[in-house]
Amino acid sequence: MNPTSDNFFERVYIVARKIPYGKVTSYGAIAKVLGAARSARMVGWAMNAAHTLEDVPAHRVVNRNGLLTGKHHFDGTNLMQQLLENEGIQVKDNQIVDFKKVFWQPEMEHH
DNA sequence: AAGGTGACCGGCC
DNA sequence: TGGCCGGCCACCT
Repeated sequence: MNPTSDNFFERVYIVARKIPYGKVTSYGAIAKVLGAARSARMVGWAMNAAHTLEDVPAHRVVNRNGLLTGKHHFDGTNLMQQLLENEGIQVKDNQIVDFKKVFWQPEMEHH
């Protein structure tokens, strides 16, 4: 963790921790709710850095099409998929089945 | 110290 | 259907 990334990363983690069990969201959706719609790549980078943090469910973040684009960053070949399936989320060909139904829309922080 | 590289996305053709 | 581009920005040569 370095001083420049801390703030944004921490805000990413706050949102990510809210993703309900059995649901998923996207990098872009997190970026958007943080007011940085064009910084989805940074959300991906934040997930990468979050790997050591147990309380951030990085496996529940996929790309805009429900594709498991981050799977290679988990230990083993299929850990991300297995974690999702453990929550009742079906995955076929690296793709979330019924993506719209299990998609969780991050909410605006209002205050 | 400059340039390449992404766990991305929307627009465009 | 599929590919390319520009924007984004921290990291790594």
